[in-house]
Order: sequence, then structure tokens, then C-alpha cells
Amino acid sequence: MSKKKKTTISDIAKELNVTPSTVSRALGDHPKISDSTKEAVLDMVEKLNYQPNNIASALRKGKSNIIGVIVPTSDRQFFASIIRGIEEIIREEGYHLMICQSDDQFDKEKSGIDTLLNVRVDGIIASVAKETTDISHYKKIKKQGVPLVLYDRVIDSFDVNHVVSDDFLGAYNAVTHLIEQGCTRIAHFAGKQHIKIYQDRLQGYIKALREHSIPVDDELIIESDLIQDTYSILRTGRELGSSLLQIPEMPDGIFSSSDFAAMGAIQVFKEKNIKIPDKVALVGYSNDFSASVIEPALTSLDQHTIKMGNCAARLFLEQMNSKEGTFTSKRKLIVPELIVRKSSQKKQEPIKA
Amino acid sequence: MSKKKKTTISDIAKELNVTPSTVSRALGDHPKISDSTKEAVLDMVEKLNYQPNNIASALRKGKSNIIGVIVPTSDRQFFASIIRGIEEIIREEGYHLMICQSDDQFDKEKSGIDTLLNVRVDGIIASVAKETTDISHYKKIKKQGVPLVLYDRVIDSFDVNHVVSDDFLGAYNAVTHLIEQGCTRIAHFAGKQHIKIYQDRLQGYIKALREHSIPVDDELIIESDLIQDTYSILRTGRELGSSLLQIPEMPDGIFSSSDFAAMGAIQVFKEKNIKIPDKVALVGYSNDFSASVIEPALTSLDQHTIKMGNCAARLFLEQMNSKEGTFTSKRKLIVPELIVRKSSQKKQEPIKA
DNA sequence: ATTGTGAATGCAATCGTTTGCATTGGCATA
DNA sequence: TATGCCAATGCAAACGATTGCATTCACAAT
Repeated sequence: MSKKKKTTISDIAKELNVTPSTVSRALGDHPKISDSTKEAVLDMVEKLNYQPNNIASALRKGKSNIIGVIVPTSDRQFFASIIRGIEEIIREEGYHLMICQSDDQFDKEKSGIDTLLNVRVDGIIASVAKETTDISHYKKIKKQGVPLVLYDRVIDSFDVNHVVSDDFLGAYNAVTHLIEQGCTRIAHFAGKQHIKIYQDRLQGYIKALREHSIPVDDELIIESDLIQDTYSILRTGRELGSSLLQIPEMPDGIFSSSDFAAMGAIQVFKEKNIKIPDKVALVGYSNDFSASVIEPALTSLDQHTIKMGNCAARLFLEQMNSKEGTFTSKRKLIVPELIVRKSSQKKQEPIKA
Repeated sequence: MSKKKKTTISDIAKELNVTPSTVSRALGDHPKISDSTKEAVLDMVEKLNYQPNNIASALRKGKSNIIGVIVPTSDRQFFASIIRGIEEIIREEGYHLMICQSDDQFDKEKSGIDTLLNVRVDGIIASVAKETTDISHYKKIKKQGVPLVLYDRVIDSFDVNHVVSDDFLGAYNAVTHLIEQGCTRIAHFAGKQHIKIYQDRLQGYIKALREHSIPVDDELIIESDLIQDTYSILRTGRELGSSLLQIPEMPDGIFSSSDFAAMGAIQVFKEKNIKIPDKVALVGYSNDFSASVIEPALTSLDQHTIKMGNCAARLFLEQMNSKEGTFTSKRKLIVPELIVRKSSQKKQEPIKA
């Protein structure tokens, strides 16, 4: 329990009658150190139970080997997978993760970034909080010369590395699928339009309709806050579903920007005995596990989040290893995959359960 | 993009014709520094865009203000919530989190702990990997005098702070509930018995049976690996469900140590047209979101994971702030809550959807 | 014997903050 | 005028590891 005085590199040096430099080099496997001393050092490391002090090393080297991640919230599957994806890649390069949650709040995001900067992380990988409009704190990162990669919720008009899901394409494919299944009047549960991903999904929806000469009916586009806790969105979905029942000509398809909203609607429809997908077909977004479990199982878009995390990490490494000024920021698109399930399967047999 | 030379405390000092000490104290709001200098310093901080160097500070103070967390995997709801719970508490005290995933592998767990020790975290909060049997790396933490708190998957016979869910009670309540609903032959989907939480759940199950003079039938206790990815457990659940259909006298109740396994069984039963809960009632464990969505909705035990995280964090702070040697390790129990839904509701109306 | 060479290690400054122990100057008290 | 005291600040040594630039020593070549 008591704070032992930790053994340092000099303790080892003293014991071996060499200087700290030698020990340091031995530990770093420096070519000019004889094998015999290297062995001796390693032995002593064991004997004295030496634990390297990364802090001292980081101070001297100006490199912490930590990379910071900002997530809106760690308890959504989506972001949890991203973290995993990032970690998979960077751990191989000897980096470690420091995670800050913004809870989608501007203040927490800002202070999180400050913290990361204070511990001198070697880079930051972030997704922007839904509240955030002022982006001076992100500019600060760039100004300090710290590599920055944004993922998913990015900032247009800000020249940094991006990795985003191709939301436009995802939406387009989803709606096209509904049309192919015979839907002619398709509603859209949209997210708040100041957030890019929801804009793109709406645009993808519109394009698919236009391409099949289906008129875009504003009445069928319902915007609501789809960034909340899961149960709240489910409730929102129920309300949206109910409201659709009120309008004169009920739509025969729904493309929802959130799985949970779609599931809320499914629940309502089932209670009212409205047949899915015959009377109304649904497609959600994100391919949450529960989408495979609800009945009928919900067709959804898998965003390949782990791959997205991988990609963000690689982008960071690339920027990190490029010599000064060489690097120009890139934008990577991850293509989402439509997982067709019963909720939209009017014609053939379901492919996946 | 170029690495700007960051401004330091001495830059500020030089600019103001004082010494670094004064600036340091001013920033620390030291009482002996005049208000005027404090103001001047703050102004200069703005002007020069000073960013404190936590690394240097940590080195000097021997305190990083970072606390390390080991999670088996960040992409399970359970652990994500724990992280949230921890963060809620410690952020108020100025601490930050560094998260390592063990992926339930011994090696990664070990190297994760090493990393945390290397960056000189002020404490470690961990849940033990399912693979782990050798615990020397945990002993090392303690030996180095770093506060350690274990949560959920703990190590018996190792004297450190614990916070665990009361699995015994949870299981006991679940099974008692099934009995009250009229079940007389109750199966148990058990997890691997070298893990404490699964032992406890099995014991709770047994106790409830005994108390109601129901014989414990080994045939009805099926052990399998319940720590895998979600879809795999679902599949396992399907197999378990199918296997129960084979035995002569089908059970009329199932208590599953995993929500996902229970859901797999539900799917099979529905396919075979076996009525739930009339023919067989089910209770899961963990209260995953999907439990509320499957039909019939699955009764489950909510483990109050956020509270659990809160508790772990508080335990850490307590130990941190206790003077040397004063602290004796504690064990906190979080009481799980039975959320009754249709899957087990033979008698009354469901309380929650 | 002199010089050269290379392998193995030592020296000392440095990274940016913090902090115990002075020091300074001004003002009040005796 | 001398003394004491306090408020405000300075000095310099840490914290532990790294690294450019010597230095040392042994041995080979001339």
C-alpha cells in the first residue's frame, strides 16, 4: 500500500557500475552497447523490478505515444466499435488510447480537447458533439501541430483528415431497395439537419425518389432528434409511427435514419395490426444488434464501424509519419452495407436472419 | 502542420520579467502571489497561447491525474456503461481516463497493465479477463503502491477493493420469480464455472430451488461459454433451446445467465410454436436493450452498471485520499433489479414494456 | 614507438514544472 | 535608528530518461 520509491534507470546503473546513459541505451537495444552489458541490464531490471517511467521519457522525447480519442458517448455500440477499430491498428505501432467523452456537449468536448493537449498526446481522433457549432477548439489542435483525424460527424469547410460513412449512398441504396420492393410512397425519419450525416441521408433519400420519378412529399419527411439515449429514440419512433397513421394516405415504406426510431414505429404498427412489410416496409440505419432480434427483423445499413476505426487510425499514422508539410489531408469514405431482413422483404425470401 | 515550438512557463516569465516559479505559482493560484501578477500572467497565457505541459508537471509532482481502466471489451453495453459511470465521478476530481481493452486475453491484459504502470497512472480500475488465472500482474500493481479497484469479474482470495453485482441475489430473485409464476421445472443456462459471477448465479439458482423444495436436476443445468460476441451467444442460445426440446420432460422455465442466450432460445421456441411464457417462461441476465424489443419481451436483471462504475470510482478516490496504510480494502455489492416483462409473466399483466 | 580505428561507454545538458528555502524591500513598532 | 515582520518573489535543485558529443581503451597497421 505504501508508495514504494520506484527504481530508476540510475539505480540500475549504480548497481552495475555504469552510467544511466548506458542503461538507457541498453534498454533501447542500441547497437553500440555490448551484448554482455545488455544482458546484465536486463537481469538487473528483473532483480530490481524496474518499471520504465514513460512520463520522463515522454518529456524528454517530446512524444507520449498516447493518442486521444473524443467520442460523443462510449455507450453506444457505434462508438464502442470505432474505438475497437482504432485500437486494433495503433496498438501494433506502440500507441495507446486516451478516451474522453463529450456527451455531445460543447463544454465537455472543449475541456476534453484541452486535457488531451495538456498530456501532449501525439494525435487526436474525434467525432464532433451534436451541440458544437463553434470549432475554435478544433482549430487549436491543428494550430499546435497535433495530427487530427475526424470521423463520422465531421466539420465541413475545415481542412483536416476525415473518415466518414457514405451516408448519401447508404440512404440511396436503402430507398432504392424499398422502391424495388414495390413501395411508392416512402416516408423518411430524418435527424436534425445541422448535422452532416443526416443531411446526406436525406439527400440520398431524395435522389432515389427522383430517380424513380417519385415526388418528394414534405409531409413525409419528419425531422427529430435522433441523438439521445436509446429508449428515448424508441419512444420518438413510436410517436412518429403514430403520427404517420393520422395522415390521409398512409405511406407504404419508411426509411429511418435510426434503427431505434424504426423499431419504435414497428412496435406501434404491430399494436395496430398493420402488416409489415406488406402494408408498410421499413429500413433502419446502423444495424444495431436489436434490429436482428425484433420481429419482423429490421432491414438496416451496417456501417462497418470497426473498419471505420481502422481507417481513422491508419490516417493518423500516415499523417504522423509524413515529414513536415508533406501531408495533405484526405477524406475516406466507408461504404455501408444494406442488410436485408424481413421488415422490407416483400418479394423474395429473407437472406439473413 | 509544422511542430510549433510550444510556449512554456518560462516564456511567460521572461515576457513579464519574473521567474518561472512566480508564473507557476500564479497559475496554481498560490496565496502569496499578488493579484496583479496573477492577472498579468493570465493575460500573457492568452497572448502567447500557453498550453500547460502535463507531462512535465506529472514528472515533477509524481502524479499524472490519469487513472487507468482495463475492460475486457469496450463494445459491450455492460462495460461501456461502467466506463461512463467511472468517468462521471472522477472527472469532477480532475482525473482523466486511460482505457485498455484486454479482449479477454491474458497477454493483452498483462501488457495493458504494464502500459498503465509505465505512464504512471494514479490508479487502476479493472475487470479480469476471462482467460486470466495467473494474477501476478495484478499483484504487481498492488506491490507498486498503485491503488487498485476490481469490478464485476474479481479475484477471490486477493485482498483489494471490489465492486460486484450481487449475482447470487439476482439469480435467486429471478428463479424465485419463475417459481412464483408457477414454474416447477426450471433449467439454467450457466456460464463457465471458473468465473465467479457464473458460480454465484448458479448458486443463487440452486438456493431458490431448494427453498421451494424443487429438486436440482443436473440435466437442466447447461454450462457454456457466455463470453463471446453477441451473435455467437445468440447462436449458442438457439442450440441450448433446441437441446432442451429433446429431453423427455421439457422444462417450464429457464433462467439464463445471458440475455442473448435466452433470446436465442426464444427464437427457437417461437419457430417451434412453443408458447412463451405459458409453456416455458424465461428470464435473462443484464437487461440489454434488445431484451425490451424481442417478442415476447424478455424479463431480465438490470445490473445498474452506471452505478457500479460510480461506485468503483468512489472506492478509488477513497483509497487515494486515505493516508498511507490507513486504508483497508472494501467490497461493495450492487443489488440488481428484476425487470419483469412478458417472457415470464404468466399471471398478471406486464409492468414494463 | 607512433598513429589510426572502432567498439563501448561516459559526460552533461535538456525536456517543462514544481517547491523548499532563501532573499528583498517596505513598513510598523520599539 | 534599529529591529522585526510580512508580503512577494527569486534561486536552484529536483523529477527520470535521452542523446550529441566526447573519451577511453585495446588492438592493428605502419
